[in-house]
Amino acid sequence: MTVTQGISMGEAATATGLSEDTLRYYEREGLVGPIDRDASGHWRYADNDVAWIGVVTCLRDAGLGIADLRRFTRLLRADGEAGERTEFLMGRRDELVRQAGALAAAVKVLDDKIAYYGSR
Amino acid sequence: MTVTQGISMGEAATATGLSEDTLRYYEREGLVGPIDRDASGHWRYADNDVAWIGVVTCLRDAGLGIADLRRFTRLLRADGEAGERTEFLMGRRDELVRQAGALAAAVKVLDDKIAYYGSR
DNA sequence: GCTTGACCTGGAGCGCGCTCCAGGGTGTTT
DNA sequence: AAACACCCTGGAGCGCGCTCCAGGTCAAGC
Repeated sequence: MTVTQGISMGEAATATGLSEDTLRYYEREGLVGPIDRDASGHWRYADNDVAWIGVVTCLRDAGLGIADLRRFTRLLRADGEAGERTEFLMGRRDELVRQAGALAAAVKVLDDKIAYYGSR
Repeated sequence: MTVTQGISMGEAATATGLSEDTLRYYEREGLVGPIDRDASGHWRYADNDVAWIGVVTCLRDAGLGIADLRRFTRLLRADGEAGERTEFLMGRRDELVRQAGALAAAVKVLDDKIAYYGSR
């Protein structure tokens, strides 16, 4: 019997909802920590790798770019300097809140148009 | 004296905050209604053109794509069929609300990280 | 008449975030 | 041993939303 831990590429793709190509891309780009390999060079995703990918995709869905996500990963995993980390996190947070404002404004525009056309 | 109405390209760029290239691109792509030209082929933006561009940039800032914006313009300016128009507007609205949810989730993630690191 | 400057057109180029593919290896099944 | 499924690497390609550029026109100022 083989003693492998974690899940395979295909299983990780299913678990995260990402494509295998995207998972590979994310590792190349440093968005996920270094992931274990088995004897033949295949990836083995541990539970916390999968969890981390969940965090990353959540932030990505909110519009963060690859460079931001890479920095996020570096600062939180490799334990960067605390000041830089907090500053970065708060900066991104502010940006998202700003984005939420833009979103609300757009919803209002659509609501206005809907109301305008709806009342005729 | 020349009798021109509206504002020039450069003035429109200043007024809207977009580059001249972007304004030209938006017209090519049909995101703004057809805009008047003067005798020598230069654009003359009327007040409502500028206002419309404001609406378009608002929606764009919320993440709508060019194809959506084109359709939006077509449906609202060229008076498309009412059913299609309302359906489209509501569909986009729903999507933006969904986006707002993703944004809120991401803000929560960042808040959690900030709290975690802040308390050490 | 000549320069200057704002503007025009058509088309190429770019950064992002994937996505696809060729060519090859490994490990289980039959 | 042959077939198959699964995975690997490196690199090219793609759609989007601009952005830049060459080459030219037109109106005003000197």
